[in-house]
Amino acid sequence: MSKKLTTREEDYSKWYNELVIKADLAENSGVRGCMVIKPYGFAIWEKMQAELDRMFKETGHENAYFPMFIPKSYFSKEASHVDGFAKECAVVTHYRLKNDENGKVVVDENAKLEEELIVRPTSETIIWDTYRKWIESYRDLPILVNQWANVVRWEMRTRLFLRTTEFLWQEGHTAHATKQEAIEESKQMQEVYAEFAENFMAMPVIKGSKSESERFAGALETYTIEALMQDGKALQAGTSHFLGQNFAKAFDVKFTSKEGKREYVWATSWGVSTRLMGALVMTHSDDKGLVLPPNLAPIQVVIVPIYRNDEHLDAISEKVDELSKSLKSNGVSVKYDKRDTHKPGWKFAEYELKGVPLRIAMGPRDLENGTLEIARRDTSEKKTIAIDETVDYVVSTLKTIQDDLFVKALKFRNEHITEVNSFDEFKEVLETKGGFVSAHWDGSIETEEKIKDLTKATIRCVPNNAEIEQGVCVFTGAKSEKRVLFAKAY
RNA sequence: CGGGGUGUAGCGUAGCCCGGUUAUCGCGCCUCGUUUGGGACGAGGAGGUCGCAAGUUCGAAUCUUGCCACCCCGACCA
Repeated sequence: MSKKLTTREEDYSKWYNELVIKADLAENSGVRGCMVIKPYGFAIWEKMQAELDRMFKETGHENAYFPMFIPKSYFSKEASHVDGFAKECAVVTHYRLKNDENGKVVVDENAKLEEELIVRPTSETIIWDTYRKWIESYRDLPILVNQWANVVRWEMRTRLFLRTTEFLWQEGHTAHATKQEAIEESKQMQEVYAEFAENFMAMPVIKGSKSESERFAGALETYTIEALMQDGKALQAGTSHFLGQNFAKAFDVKFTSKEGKREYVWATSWGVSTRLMGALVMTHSDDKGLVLPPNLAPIQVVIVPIYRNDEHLDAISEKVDELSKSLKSNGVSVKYDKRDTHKPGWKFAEYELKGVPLRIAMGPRDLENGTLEIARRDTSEKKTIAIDETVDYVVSTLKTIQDDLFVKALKFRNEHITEVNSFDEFKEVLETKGGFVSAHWDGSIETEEKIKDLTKATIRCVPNNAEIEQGVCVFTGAKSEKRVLFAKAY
């Protein structure tokens, strides 16, 4: 039983509050849409980082770090890129403050920068300016670099997790000698993201390509993974761009080929952000709070003692310490919560809110019987098992939960992909059922735009696995060979 | 930047139309006691520039004006 989510932030607060709070910077500054990630929330991000980082390295990438400040002039070099980001940039104009005659802190007008600095909304420009200096020969290629960083985009409207003014992400920027190699790299990273989403987040995604109007500013092709939230809205969960030679030309990055010719480098960029945490929450959580997949849960098993006096507690703790040790040696993260400031019932509710996959309770009754009670967060199923079976049970059940969460989300997702063949049907499905609508489209930006105006639905992607099928555009009746996926999106 | 709305304790709120004791209630917090297998109960207690400023008035959370901030809907976007 999962709660029907809406678009209103307050409806998410029950889940989000465990992970994140809105930064209260607004008092005088007008800064909005920043978030403080709490330790428990950040622990999830760290787990995501660790897995992604491992996958990046397995595919041959290395990490590096580039400056947060980008000189304004860099932005004028790639026209479509600046069009895409110019309206949402934070600009640094001064480098010093001073006290005025009233003792108030003000900007020192004498400390004005010659050239303004842009707080990176993404790092293509500064990275390509650097790559120019790194690349001379085909022997210097490919460059396969990733950066973990924060970026700032001054969006007109923000939404916690999904679109905050500042957010954490990783951005990969690669340089290649051939077009083919760059395309393969961007497709490969789409696969990496999809694998991560499905295997670790237990979140099914559709792999596809963006339509021209949804493409990244400066890209020739944008590969995306699209997920579906429980409220029937789609969420772009990760993107990988084939940038062609646009940035190489803009930043004059050339190499000498084997044949001795000077050629422009081929580029890709790809990224996922803290938005994934929002996706994780909105995919699995229910009325009782978060539901975290075991592979990303900071605490996989919580143990709650039930006791009337110190003797009980000592006896329980002795058993628990032993159990924790063997769980940990099997790679399970365990928390033993023996605080006496909260009652067991309170703790049960607390860890359900936090989405801990398994909860063990051990009380006097169990001490006598050599048992314990174990409860699954995702199904609420409770069982009494023998203490010496526990490690096996936990290890196998964590796997089961991980799989079950994926299967459940996949079922929901698949039930919310609806094929339609008329525009009436199209509107009807969007309004009543939500989810993805699979429909023929004539391939024109105008049609896409009109459909968006009429229904608020956008083309999420042209699925990679879309079959060739003769049909007519659901809106204009013009010929079409492929169905594309439309949805209302975040 | 357009259209709507809101601002009272850490959080959520009543009171405002129709000005009048010490600003209401719940959660949370502190103390003591009884409790502890699903968010305990009782008693006591702390906590407030009623968004800010000016005005009207004997008297303003309440009326007037100005300002500020935030939220929702739209345009923009990962």
